Amino acid sequence: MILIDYKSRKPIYEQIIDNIKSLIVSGVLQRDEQLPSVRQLAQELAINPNTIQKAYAELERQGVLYSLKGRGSFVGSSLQELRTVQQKELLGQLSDLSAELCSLQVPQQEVCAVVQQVYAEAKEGTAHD
Amino acid sequence: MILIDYKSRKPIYEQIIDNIKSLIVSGVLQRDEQLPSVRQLAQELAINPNTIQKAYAELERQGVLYSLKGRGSFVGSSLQELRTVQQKELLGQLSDLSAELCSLQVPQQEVCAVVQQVYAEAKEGTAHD
DNA sequence: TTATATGTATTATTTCAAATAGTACACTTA
DNA sequence: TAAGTGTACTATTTGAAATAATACATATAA
Repeated sequence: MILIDYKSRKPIYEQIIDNIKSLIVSGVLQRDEQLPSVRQLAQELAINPNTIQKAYAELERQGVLYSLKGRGSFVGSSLQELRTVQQKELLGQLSDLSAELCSLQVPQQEVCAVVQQVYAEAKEGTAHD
Repeated sequence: MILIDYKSRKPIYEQIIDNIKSLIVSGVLQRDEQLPSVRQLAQELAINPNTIQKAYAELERQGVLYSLKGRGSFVGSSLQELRTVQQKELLGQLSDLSAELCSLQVPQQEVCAVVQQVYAEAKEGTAHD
């Protein structure tokens, strides 16, 4: 469900944040659904509970989940809400990347060709769902 | 010439690497041109010479520069060579980013629209050169 | 009520990469 | 010869991340 790459430059708690967001955006976790407890997830991933707590606290700060003392932690964002946020974030990254490609003299049509190919391959892969 | 962001998550020596590559790709530094010495650049940027040495060593490993003991360090890559390498790297990033955008259900046409806008703005900015 | 689970908070310690500090040596050039 | 190069080496410092160990308030099921 959640995979940690210990060799990554990205801190573990950030990987957990990204991972949980992905699960929500992909529909695996739904609004108000309960998340694994801090201690349980820590045991599953074999990492320190404080690291999970740090990830959950940040997710709560972002409104992606909410926590009830004694009860547990729950998804606080709908698929659509979070997807919109993520989309804007990625489009911002795309804008930066496009500017770099432009300054490196990569033709616009070549950029769009890459995009098109990725989308075509994705469509190919999901054709038989 | 070279700017360091001390708040960045990216290590200083990596920022130096990226910075020098940019200077080559933008034509500021030309093939076989001499780079600032390890000690000189360290003084300019007010950082430790060992950090510069680490950046230079990595750049030499990548073939971007070459060093002659007692002489100095020099640009080892042509603008075209390095530009080609950089282009491939960025196109790889674009591929990854497109896949994410696709999985987030962002329409392909919207992606290309962003690309187009960035290119249009760049053209606008360089129209009066 | 009791026991167990939950979130939350706190302090101390460890770990590790990055950066610094200092020195030394071989080479080139003016 | 003197000053400037690259290069190598060891030691130390720094700071974020992660771990370790408790503690406390709350909720829930037995």
